[in-house]
Amino acid sequence: MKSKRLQSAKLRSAAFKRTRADHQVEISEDYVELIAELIDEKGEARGTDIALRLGVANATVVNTLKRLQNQGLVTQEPYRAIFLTIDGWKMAEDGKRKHDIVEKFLLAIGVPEATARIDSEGIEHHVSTETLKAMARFLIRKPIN
Amino acid sequence: MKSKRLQSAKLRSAAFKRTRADHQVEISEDYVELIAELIDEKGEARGTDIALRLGVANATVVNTLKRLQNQGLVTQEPYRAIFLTIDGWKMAEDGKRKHDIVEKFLLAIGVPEATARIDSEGIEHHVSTETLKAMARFLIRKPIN
DNA sequence: GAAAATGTTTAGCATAGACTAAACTTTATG
DNA sequence: CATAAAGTTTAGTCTATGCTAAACATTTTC
Repeated sequence: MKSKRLQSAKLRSAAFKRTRADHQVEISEDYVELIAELIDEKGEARGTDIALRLGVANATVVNTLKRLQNQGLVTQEPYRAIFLTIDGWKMAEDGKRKHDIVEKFLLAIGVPEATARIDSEGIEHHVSTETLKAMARFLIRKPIN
Repeated sequence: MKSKRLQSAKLRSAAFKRTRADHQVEISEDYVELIAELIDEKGEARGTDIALRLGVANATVVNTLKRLQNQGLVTQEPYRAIFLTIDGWKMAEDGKRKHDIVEKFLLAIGVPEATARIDSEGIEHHVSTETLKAMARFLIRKPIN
């Protein structure tokens, strides 16, 4: 019991650090996934659409896109549409894959559809590869449809 | 298919807003849970211990505790130990309950112990009551030990 | 093709969380 | 009990994200 406590204490610091650092990664992932969706749906991603869908101001989108550009996830020219780099596409696809597995998994264990969609958005960013694998295994054994 | 897309677009804005707002709530919950643990373990919670376990500077703890005090979650006197208010205890217990269910659930679907502990820290803050219920139901049907 | 509408960017500001360094208070030790 | 060690707080700074208002660019419309 005591050793588990100590171990838990050690892990907590790491987990908390991850919480803080992950927040930016989460936002990057959300933006990149949305940009990929917009390109899919409309053929291009514009700042206004991002602002609209994310419920933030245009200026915020401009700021965040600058960061994403510095991180090598998107490319853009002034007053032009936004494109994803190879890395950006990778991140978007990875996110979508995670998202799909988590959402299907939640549905499979009996979470209502609307809730599954909302919760999977939040959980998506916090599941490790191992947990994702476990969820995928579960889905194979007990497929949803 | 298209209606699902539209629905998803509408939900996204809400989910994203939640992501931003939740980040502060997450930190509050992490602090409050840790304070409860420290009181349990050592009889009292001191700033240094919080800083140490969370891996942040003392000054950060002071700042955050001010916010928690304004939110009515903790009480403190200068140079004295930190106490939780009724609301603080409620939040701590709620968090622990969530955490336990999520962790046990991850173990039950085959996630390795260390990973379950880490992932449950992250996921804990993003599961709705409904998802938690679904996890609890699953555990009842298929208990861990 | 000029004026209006739409979209994008810049500028300036606010808040939260983090940090270091220095000051101050409490506790422990010789 | 005075001084050293440990713990706590304050002050000042940084970065990230958000906002509004205003300037600027592009597109549409008449």
